[in-house]
Amino acid sequence: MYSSQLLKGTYQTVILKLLNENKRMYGYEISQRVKEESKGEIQLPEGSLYPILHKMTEEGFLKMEKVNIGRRVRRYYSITTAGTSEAVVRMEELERFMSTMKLLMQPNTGTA
Amino acid sequence: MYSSQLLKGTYQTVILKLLNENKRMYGYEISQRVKEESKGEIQLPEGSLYPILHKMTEEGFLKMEKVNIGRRVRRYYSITTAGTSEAVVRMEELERFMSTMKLLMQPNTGTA
DNA sequence: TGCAATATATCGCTATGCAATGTATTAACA
DNA sequence: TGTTAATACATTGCATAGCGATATATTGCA
Repeated sequence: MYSSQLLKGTYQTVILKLLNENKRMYGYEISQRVKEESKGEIQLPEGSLYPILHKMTEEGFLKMEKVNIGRRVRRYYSITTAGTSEAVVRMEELERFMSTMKLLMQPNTGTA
Repeated sequence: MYSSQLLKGTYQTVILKLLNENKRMYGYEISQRVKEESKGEIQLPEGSLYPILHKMTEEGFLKMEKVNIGRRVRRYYSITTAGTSEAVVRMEELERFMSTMKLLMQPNTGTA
């Protein structure tokens, strides 16, 4: 796991990306997928995950529907039209950001 | 410029990296270098820069010396032994982080 | 029965960034 | 000479984001 400060601002992008590629997912499922796809490097804690899902739903990027699974109510999230646009913007921004950071991290002794 | 949330946690790494490669630099110089090397994409605001320099000096990663330039007192920062170790750790962490994010950002429809 | 996994939720604390604002020196230029 | 811009450092106070801790309930399995 990373010093966590690095993750800031990436969670929303990751979630939007996942929901952009999957019809619907529920919170726990998202956290498991992130863990899986990141090979255990990123574990989205509940204290972060659920507030983000609520917030992005409020903002209109996601929509939620309750589905009864046995006696349990599962909350499925899916992406909205606005969410799809946002996903694209965020992913592009993240790519650009990573290019810039790569540039900055290049060894550079005495070039100036 | 990026949504700023992405930058969180990277400033310290960037500063440590610069000071690891240069004997000494002063605040303004650092901000200009970051702007230059990032091709204008990252502009370290003073409100972020100076508090970070002070903090990292307190923590023992940097040391500061005042130098008189004409009537002006310039504050030069250089990296300590602890700072060099920290720089390595931080840079490695950033690299790992970027690999993981790259992995997560790969298109992935219906693989599962 | 009891434990682990599944599933969601919230409170309160911490870390970080940064706009705004202030001060002072130095250089350029009209 | 007066003014503007660049250089150089600093601090206050607000906003954002993450997340550990904690709580609750269901489900599956040994």
